[in-house]
Amino acid sequence: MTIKDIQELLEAKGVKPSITRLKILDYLQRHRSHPSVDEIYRNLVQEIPTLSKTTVYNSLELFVENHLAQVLHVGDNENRYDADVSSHGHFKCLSCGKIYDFGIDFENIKVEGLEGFRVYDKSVYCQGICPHCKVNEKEVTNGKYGKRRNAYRQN
Amino acid sequence: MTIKDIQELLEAKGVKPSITRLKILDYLQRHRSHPSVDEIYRNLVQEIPTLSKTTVYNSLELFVENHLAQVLHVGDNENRYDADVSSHGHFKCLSCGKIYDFGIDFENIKVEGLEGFRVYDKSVYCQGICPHCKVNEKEVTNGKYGKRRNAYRQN
DNA sequence: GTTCCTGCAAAAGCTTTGCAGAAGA
DNA sequence: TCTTCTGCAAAGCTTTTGCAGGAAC
Repeated sequence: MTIKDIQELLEAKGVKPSITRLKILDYLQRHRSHPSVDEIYRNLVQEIPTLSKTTVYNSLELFVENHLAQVLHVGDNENRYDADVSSHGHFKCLSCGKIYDFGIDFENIKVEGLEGFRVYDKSVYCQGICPHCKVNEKEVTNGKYGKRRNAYRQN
Repeated sequence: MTIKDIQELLEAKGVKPSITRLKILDYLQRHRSHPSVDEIYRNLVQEIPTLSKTTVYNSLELFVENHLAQVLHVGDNENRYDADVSSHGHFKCLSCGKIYDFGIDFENIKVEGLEGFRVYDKSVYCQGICPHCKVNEKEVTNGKYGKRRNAYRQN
């Protein structure tokens, strides 16, 4: 996708294509690793020295509102952004932390108890171990588990 | 579920049933509104004046590790907890903010691209408008939308 | 006595807000 | 000029960490 395409995409969604927004959306399009605000900022500030995080926040919020991106809540207390707004699921590897996309047939998910609800969007999120980490497997190195509190051992 | 049941549940999962943990798990069992740490704290501190938020965090973490509760990331930059660890989906109403449970047939969700992955858990999350808010409908009052930035209007 | 639990205070980290200057039409 | 965009600094919140006193066994 060229810069010209990004510009047209922004305009098509009613978002003014400032250079900052162009660059942020371009970054999102090129880096499908579901970057955080901080990652986007750290990379783009090298090219746009006056960039501020506030602007990154503002732009991403605008993108989400206008369906140019979606926000993921993957439980690191940090939002992740994805320029792919089509329906797909996300998988987080508990070992390496990487987030993978996967295809999913949303239409055929059978749901019970949402009668009368207006559903705007559905998302599916999985956790586990990715094939790469399975190979090098020793143990889950994620510091989030077994950190401070120990389970009670009955005797 | 009586306190005695809660105690046995904790012991069965290898978690020492201290009075604090009992009360926190009891609260979670009784309030299926997916409370936040702060909500749990504010309610229980009235009964246990010396309670600290740290302890609430610690206990909930212990519960999650030992499958006594699950943590939800519903995008308020705040963790929510659910004592129902069975497979079910969550729906957030964008108008009132309430989170609803719904049934879902996880086994039959067709997924493509997770071959070779070890999947520990799947979750489904939807957003929209609940029946109650649909009735009183005017507009989505959620302050998160249209807050600070305006979309570009082409002329 | 040893281990585990609890909690205060402080730190850390992400996100939002206020306000003002800059840019664009 | 008027509106919109940008960004610094500060504030707001949730969560984590260090450390120590206390409870349990």
